[in-house]
Amino acid sequence: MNNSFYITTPIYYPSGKPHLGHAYCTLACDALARFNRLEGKNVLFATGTDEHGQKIQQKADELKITPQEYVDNMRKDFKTLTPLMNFSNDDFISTTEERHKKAAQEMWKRLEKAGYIYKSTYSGWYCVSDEAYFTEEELVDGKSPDSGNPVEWMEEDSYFFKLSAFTDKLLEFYEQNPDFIQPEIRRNEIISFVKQGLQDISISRSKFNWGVPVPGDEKHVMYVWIDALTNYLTVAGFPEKDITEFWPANAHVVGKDIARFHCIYWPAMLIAADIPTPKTVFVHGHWVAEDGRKMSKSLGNVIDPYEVVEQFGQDQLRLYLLSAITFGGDGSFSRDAFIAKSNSYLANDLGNLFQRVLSFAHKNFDGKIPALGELTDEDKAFLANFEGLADRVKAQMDDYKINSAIEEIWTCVRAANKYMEEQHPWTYKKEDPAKCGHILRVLMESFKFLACLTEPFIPTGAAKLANQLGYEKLTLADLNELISLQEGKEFDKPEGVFARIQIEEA
RNA sequence: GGGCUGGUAGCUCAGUUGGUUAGAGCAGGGCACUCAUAAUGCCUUGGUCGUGGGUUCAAGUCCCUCCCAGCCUACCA
Repeated sequence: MNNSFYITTPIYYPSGKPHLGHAYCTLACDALARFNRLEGKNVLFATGTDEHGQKIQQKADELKITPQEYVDNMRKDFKTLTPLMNFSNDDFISTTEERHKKAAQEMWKRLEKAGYIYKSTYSGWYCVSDEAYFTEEELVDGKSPDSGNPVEWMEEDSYFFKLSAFTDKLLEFYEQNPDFIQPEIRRNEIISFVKQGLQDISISRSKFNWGVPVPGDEKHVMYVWIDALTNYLTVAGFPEKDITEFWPANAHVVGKDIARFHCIYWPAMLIAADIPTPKTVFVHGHWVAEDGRKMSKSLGNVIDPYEVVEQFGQDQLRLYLLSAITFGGDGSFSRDAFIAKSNSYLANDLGNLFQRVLSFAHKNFDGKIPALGELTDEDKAFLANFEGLADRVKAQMDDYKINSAIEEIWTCVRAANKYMEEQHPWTYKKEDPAKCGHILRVLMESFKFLACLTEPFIPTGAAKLANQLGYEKLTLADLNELISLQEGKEFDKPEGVFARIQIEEA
């Protein structure tokens, strides 16, 4: 079996600053990528920017700079998401890179050779001010539905991809690969859409030139589809290298707004080019504001990830986004719920657990890991929670149930607090220090499971927790031995890892 | 118009192929404890499972009606 795992975010269109939606999508991929690394897999996790197109060219023109200068600048903003959120992406692809131009052109050639590309004319009602085409049905009183400005019938030479040839092939493909589109609701939507029959899509433009040139016809540049979607192959090494190490990708994680392109166009193109299809396109939902409305500047209800991280912390934001909603569904960002979750899960449950045990042990056992006595039935029952934890978390993660995975872990966090309470080691501090130490030691052994398995979700804090136990870095392999700490080994005096968020400010 | 989701305790949600007194977290109330970040543990309040029918020995869990919310219905990622 292949021991690699390849996961991607969409490549983001850098016509504005990155926002919560970008951060969220990459975050979900990051958690999945990190978990697979813990398993010891060879992971490739990629994100990037989609830098071609008329809009970019137009923005650059307005600023009187070249499109390349414009995207070079905008790309920097998107790259700041990685340190902000502590993302672990292995690659950051830009469509203006040379390696990508080669890949996109190779993709084009293969489609052309296979007979799925033809030249014709693209026509429709074009609104000059909107720079967009509309269909007959979309027009309002014969004018642009967006701006109300007049439209004119335009025709332009364009290359087309024979998507229409794939209606039945795709339906069969979905049938044979039930996990290709997740979750179920998106799968249903896509299938019912395809059942209506597919039309060919226009894949080149000649009105602007900021794009990958069409092989053999320099008057045309590729329109978004082939250019953008092929990025996933570029990262895997196409067409230069043997791509089989990471291709087919395990998952493309995308927002529901771009589900169709990934669930229909992309597999059709791959089938046409005789390239294996990715295993899964996972479609996630969107975050709306607390009032249930879309976040927008004019409503003033935008949640800015940069501000949240600065004010409350990176792990806090990560945990909230990953655990507050079912992965795949929509969510509303509630400030109160965010604070409640951060305090309850991080400060009270997990952070305080480590602090109460480790500071107690440090103070009373000379800063050394205390000795373990005979395991009692209670000890065994307690530790049994942790023995199967990695498998339970894995089962949820493999099924893209990120929030359920987190719940599995917190069930054990609560069990540890409960064990501490029931064993009340403080009562043995004087009369029976060995028993006191034994109890703390049992807890410390359980901690390595927690420090390890929380890492995909709250990497910064989890690393600190691991350090407190004396580990540089933990992987699932470190969890094979239930008892593995070294008696007598010194450990640092612990410091609180997750601070409580005070609720004074209104 | 057609299609897809969902409507379960104050809040956010779990509820496998229908089967004992419907669960969790948070919030609320009471108690306990002191190792800890006024943290933790225990107990507890709270639900006619959207509506009205039906199938069944048995339905939150299947079928039908209706109400409510959201989403999809192509080339502006």
